[in-house]
Amino acid sequence: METKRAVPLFEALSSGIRLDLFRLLVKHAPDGLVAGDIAKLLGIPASNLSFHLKTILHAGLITVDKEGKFLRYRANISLMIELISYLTSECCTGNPEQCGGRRDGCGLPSGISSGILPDCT
Amino acid sequence: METKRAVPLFEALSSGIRLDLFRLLVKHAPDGLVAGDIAKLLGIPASNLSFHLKTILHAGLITVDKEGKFLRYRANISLMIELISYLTSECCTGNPEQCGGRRDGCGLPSGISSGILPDCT
DNA sequence: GATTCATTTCAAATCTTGTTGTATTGTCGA
DNA sequence: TCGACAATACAACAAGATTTGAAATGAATC
Repeated sequence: METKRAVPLFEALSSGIRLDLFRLLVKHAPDGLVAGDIAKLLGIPASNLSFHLKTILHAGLITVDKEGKFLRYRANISLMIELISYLTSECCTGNPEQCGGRRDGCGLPSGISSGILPDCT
Repeated sequence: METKRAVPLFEALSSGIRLDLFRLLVKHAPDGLVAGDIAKLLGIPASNLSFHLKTILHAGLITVDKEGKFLRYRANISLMIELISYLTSECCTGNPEQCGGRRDGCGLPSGISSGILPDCT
């Protein structure tokens, strides 16, 4: 992933409401949730939710499918995994010895065995 | 890591300049860089850099040390690793089967062997 | 086709962020 | 102490984000 691509993802996650929203959709994967249910669960007005849904959707972190008069939203977990990979490589590339002094894959997460990241072994 | 703690980190990373800044400091770990050098490398005015340094410093993603009349900044790699762990667990907790259909640690990153995440094996 | 319901769109108000130039603070060397 | 330099602080402005309620859109039910 390119840095230019990562910035809008961080923007999308840089609001408490949107982070809760994404986590909620991860929790409800793979079925997802319709907008009305999300609004109820987050306790915010529908129009405000719509604003945040549009923001995070535009970033690509969620997907939407029409179901009659409902709109069903789902977390784009693959993209999140790409983002995590980006962060991981940006943390270690060129500086394996600086990965927290760990030799077990930048210590990410605990229990990771050696050989996880090419630059970190 | 708590969600409340993660939000300011995403805020800190949600600007192209600050993401470049953090990556620059990772690249120059563990020596870090002084403010003037960062400003030159990023090609932005000192006062603007100071604004972004304050933002990302307040989030905790970098540290600062006084060296005479210089201020030396370093990336807080441990915190980044915590953030990555948070993202990883938030992506998978309770829904191992949704981790991109992978059984090799949410496919993060390529080469990860099984047993990485408790919820993903 | 009229009504109901889910959702978005819109406009307005407010708040926050980002940028720039200038001024200030603090440190070093002569 | 003085001048030069590193860096931040401040003020002002521009630009963008967030929130809300009301109105509009579109689909299901009767």
